[in-house]
Amino acid sequence: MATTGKTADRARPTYFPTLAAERLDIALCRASSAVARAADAHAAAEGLGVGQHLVLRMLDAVGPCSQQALSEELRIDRSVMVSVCDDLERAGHVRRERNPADRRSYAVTITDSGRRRLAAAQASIPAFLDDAFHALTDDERDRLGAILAKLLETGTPR
Amino acid sequence: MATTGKTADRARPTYFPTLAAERLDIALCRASSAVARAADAHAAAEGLGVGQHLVLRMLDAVGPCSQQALSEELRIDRSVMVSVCDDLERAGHVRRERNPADRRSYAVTITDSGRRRLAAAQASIPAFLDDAFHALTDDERDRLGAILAKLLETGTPR
DNA sequence: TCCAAATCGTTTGACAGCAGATGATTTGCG
DNA sequence: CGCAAATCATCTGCTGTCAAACGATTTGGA
Repeated sequence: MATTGKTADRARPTYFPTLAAERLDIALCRASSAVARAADAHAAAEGLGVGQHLVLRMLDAVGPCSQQALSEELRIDRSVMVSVCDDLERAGHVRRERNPADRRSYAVTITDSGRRRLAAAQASIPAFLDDAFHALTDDERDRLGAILAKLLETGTPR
Repeated sequence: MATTGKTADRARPTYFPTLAAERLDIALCRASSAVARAADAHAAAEGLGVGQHLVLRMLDAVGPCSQQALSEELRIDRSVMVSVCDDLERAGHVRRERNPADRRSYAVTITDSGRRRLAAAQASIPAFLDDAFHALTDDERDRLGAILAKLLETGTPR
C-alpha cells in the first residue's frame, strides 16, 4: 500500500505486540526495562538506591556478610558493590568491620541507623510493587513470580 | 565431604531465592539480565547484533520505515538507532532512501542482501529461545508470554 | 503569508555496568 | 616449612545506554 504521506498519529501500526509474541526474550527485556525504570524512580524519590536497599535488606536478614557474599547473592557485580558499600558507610548505615579469621574480607555490618533506614524503605515497597505491576491480577503476579523463580533457579545454560 | 567449615563453601546460604520471592521487580530484572546476556552471546556468534536483527525483521514485516518508527516500535532509543542503521547500511543490508513527502525522515529500506541475512538469522532463533528458556515447559513459556504482553500493553504508570 | 512550535536524524556528554589487572592475604600441597 | 594458586576488595578502562542540544525541515495557527 502506498503510504500517502500523512502516515501520522491515527491508527498506529503497532508492530511491537507482534514482536513481543514471537520473541519472548525481547518481551522479557522490555518489560524489565520498564519496571527497572520505575524502581529507579521510586528509589530516587525514596533517597536510597536500589542496590543500597538490597544490601541493607540482606544484612538485616542474614547478619554480617563479606562484600563477596553480598555480591553473589544479590547478583550485583563486586566492583559495583564497592561503591554501594562506600555510600552506605558514608551515610552511617553500615560499618566495614575486619574479619579476624580472614583479613582479606570485611564483615559488612548494618548499624541502627541502617536498620531504621531499611524499615522506612521497606514500608514503601508494597505500594511500589502494586503500582509497577498494577496491570496484573494477584494470581498473575504469583504465576509470574513462580515462573521467574524457576527460570532463575535453573539458569540459562552458559 | 563433611567440611565443618564455619561459613564457607558447602551448604550455601542462598539468600537469593528469598529475595526473588519478595521482590518481583528484582526477579524480573535478574532473569532479564541472564536472558539478555545469552541473547548477546548468540547474536555475537551469529554475527548480527540483536538490534540489527530486530530492525531487519520489522522492515521485512511492515515495509520501509523511518528511524523514528523503528525506534518507537522496537523500543530502541533513537540515538542508538542511528548507529544500528549505520552498521546495517555499511553492510549493505538496508538503504536510507529519502522520503520525498518529508525530507526530515528517511525511508529505511531492506535490501535483498538484508533479506538473506535476516532469513539466516531467523532460522537460528527457535533453537536459541529453546535453549534460553529450557527451564520452562511450553505451557509456562506461553503463560510467561501472555503475562509479559499484558504488562507491556498496559505499561507501568509513570 | 509568515512565524512559532513540533518533528526527524544526529552529535555530544554523562553515567552505569562489566572485564581484567593489582595488592594484600589466605589456603593447598609437596 | 615454603611456595604456587586461590580469594577478597579495589581500581582502571571500555562499552552500551540515555538525556539534552542542535540543524534541517515540516506543520499549524494568527
